[in-house]
Amino acid sequence: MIRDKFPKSSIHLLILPRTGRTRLHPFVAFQDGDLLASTRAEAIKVKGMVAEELRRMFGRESVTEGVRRAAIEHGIDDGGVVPEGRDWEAEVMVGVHAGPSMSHLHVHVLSRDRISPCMKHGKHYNSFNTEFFVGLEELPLKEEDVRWRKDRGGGLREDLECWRCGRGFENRFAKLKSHLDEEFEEWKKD
Amino acid sequence: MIRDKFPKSSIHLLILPRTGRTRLHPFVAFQDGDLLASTRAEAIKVKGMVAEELRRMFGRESVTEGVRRAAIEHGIDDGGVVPEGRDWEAEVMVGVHAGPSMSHLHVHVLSRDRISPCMKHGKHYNSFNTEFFVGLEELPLKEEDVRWRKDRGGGLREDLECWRCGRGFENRFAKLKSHLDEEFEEWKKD
DNA sequence: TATTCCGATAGTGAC
DNA sequence: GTCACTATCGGAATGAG
Repeated sequence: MIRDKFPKSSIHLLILPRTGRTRLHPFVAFQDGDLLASTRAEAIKVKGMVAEELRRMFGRESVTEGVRRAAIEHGIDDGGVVPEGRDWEAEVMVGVHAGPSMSHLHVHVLSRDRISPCMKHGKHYNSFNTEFFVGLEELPLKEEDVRWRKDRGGGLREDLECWRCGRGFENRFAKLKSHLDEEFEEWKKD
Repeated sequence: MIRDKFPKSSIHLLILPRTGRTRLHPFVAFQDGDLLASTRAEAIKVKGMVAEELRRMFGRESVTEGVRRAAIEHGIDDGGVVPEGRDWEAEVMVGVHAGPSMSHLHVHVLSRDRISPCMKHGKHYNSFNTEFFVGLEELPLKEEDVRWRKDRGGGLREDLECWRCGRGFENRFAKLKSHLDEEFEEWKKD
């Protein structure tokens, strides 16, 4: 597991599965059930780490975390049940690109926020927010799945759409970018 | 006569004819024979001024001027004939645009060099180096002249071509620009 | 669908 | 094709082992 050198979210890691066949397309490589199983096991761990890191980074601003923290700090007795706090794992994505450029097989593990100075154009954004991004849990792809044919990157030119509120931005990346800054502030408060 | 606020050559003046009908397209305005005649008279004067200014600015670098200057300074007697020196008027263009943007009727008077920090893109260049530029001496246009229909600026997208050596630059304005710098040095030596 | 640099292209708003 | 500003789009070079 390494940090992505050009992160596209506030947390963005890569899992590099230990296998001799790292140059295969991920859809193909993960047809190997053993590799898929071991990578999923690793992904569960990494996802947990990322969730904890998100809690550490943003928990103080989260309303849901605040309820939990208040229960702990003030010893509020609600039948002995301490609220769960925010489900940070739900904010973490794990998956591969339909047309990865790097030669080495890799799985992305990243938060949903898309806040990073390296998120510089629409293709960056769409590569994690369209069908170009395929969750590890969706592999292996069925033979007839259309995403086998997405490796030419056509979908990366789709209109931009905010992952949180669904608002459309056509091709106006700069506008999306500043909108994401606003959404980020709200997202942290969830 | 005023200086063009955004000159596209090392000398670039505008003649603003005194007429009540300054909002007409120049092709139409100069169908008025009197206006055309008086503007041509003015243009002859301005062209002469520009030529003298070019001589002052660049004459010292001109080989042709050098021959004349040598004859004068050294009193070389060539049958009493002093060489003419360079024909700077031949380096001055006088004309209008087929699709002018300014509302006020104006005639451009400028040197051929196209050397100016205000010459910033291909349309600037082509507006003086394609059929989009119509010499004052070509007016009035005959009824069937195709340039009546050039006022939509289509020709401004033509491939760029060096006015001096004819070399083509497709749409690579930056390349043309640095080439013009080189041509400028040679042109001054003529 | 690696980044980065440069430059061409496109829309806007102002004057 | 007025300018100036911003941003989008497009090609070319890049470089580790």
